[in-house]
Amino acid sequence: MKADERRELVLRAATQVFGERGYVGTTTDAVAKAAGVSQPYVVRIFGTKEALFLAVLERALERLLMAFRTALAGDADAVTAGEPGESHHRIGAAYAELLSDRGLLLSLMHGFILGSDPEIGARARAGFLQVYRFLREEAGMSPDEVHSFLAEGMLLNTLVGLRMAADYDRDPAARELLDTALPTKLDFLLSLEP
Amino acid sequence: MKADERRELVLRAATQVFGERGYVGTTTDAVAKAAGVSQPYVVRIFGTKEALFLAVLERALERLLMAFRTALAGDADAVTAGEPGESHHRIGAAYAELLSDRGLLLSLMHGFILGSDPEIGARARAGFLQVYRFLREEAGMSPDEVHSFLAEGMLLNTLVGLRMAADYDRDPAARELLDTALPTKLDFLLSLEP
DNA sequence: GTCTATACCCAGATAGAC
DNA sequence: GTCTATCTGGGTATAGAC
Repeated sequence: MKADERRELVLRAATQVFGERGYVGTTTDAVAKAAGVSQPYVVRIFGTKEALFLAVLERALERLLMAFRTALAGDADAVTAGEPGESHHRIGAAYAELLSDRGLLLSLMHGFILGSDPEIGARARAGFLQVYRFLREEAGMSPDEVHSFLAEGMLLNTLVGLRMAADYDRDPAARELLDTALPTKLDFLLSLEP
Repeated sequence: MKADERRELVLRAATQVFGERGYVGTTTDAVAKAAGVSQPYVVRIFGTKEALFLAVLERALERLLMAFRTALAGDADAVTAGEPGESHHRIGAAYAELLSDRGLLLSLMHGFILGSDPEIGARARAGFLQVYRFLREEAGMSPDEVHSFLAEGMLLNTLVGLRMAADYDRDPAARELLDTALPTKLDFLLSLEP
């Protein structure tokens, strides 16, 4: 297998593991096992564990923005065709779609709360602002709309991180909360639980 | 010094460090140094690092609910006195107040995204639902109101975790975002940055 | 391009003195 | 109650073979 393919393979595996256990909690060995390669080889490809995590963040942000752009483009088509959908509905749906890659959003989330780390924090802040600017400038949302959208997103991320769906039919409060927060996409989210 | 005082002292220090570096990223030695005691003594008091973190979560949730209850009580007084304030405004203000203890909210946040951990995840979910029930039952919010309140809270936590305020006067997007998300309390938040 | 073997360090926990 | 000294495990990174 070529270097680029292996790299992408490892990045995919790393995204899952980092999302599950966080930056520090993840061992390069766990990533290696998930990718089916040896631990030293993971290090060899990326240099250090930190560089690997930064690459994961990079890729996650690319994918996030890509998904939003696609949703936005589909929206333009819909508008042209005289259909009702508005930008932020489409983009919101795109975000819900991303929940399927739990590792992607959770890896980002783990990066977000490590703001005091010199390298990771800097990249995480820049990434968050990149998303902010996209929503403001390309998606044309107002500051208040972006604010609500991001708040909604952070709650969804947190609920996914909490594995709240595991309590869906064990606790009425969990059920009510999830029903309110995820009017659609709920059955899908529940299907992710073990 | 008595055991209880030391315990509280260490818990306070631990809350700060866990909030900064997360559960796995925190060493018991860093906590010990922050508390001014020896590393083995920290372990001695709580048994294990995990037990220490669980105690930090416990204490953080207690304080959070305490702050909400106090706000709610003040609200009842205000209502009696014929003043305008509504429950969720007061409670929202109480939450903003809590931002002063960055470690408290961030330790909770770190717990929230470790939902897959058997012990920590279980406690974090239970704690989150405890807050949910308080807002529904004691504060009398509707499901939608709780949902919005929690979304807002998760965004604030994330912005604090990101140290977004550090970019306030370096990046117009950061400024706009913080101005929107924190109409009040902003100067205070900024004063926390190094 | 990928592995095995291993060096080295660091962190959590224990033993035991004061 | 609190410390110093230390054992032990596990994790990143390197060396070097194939």
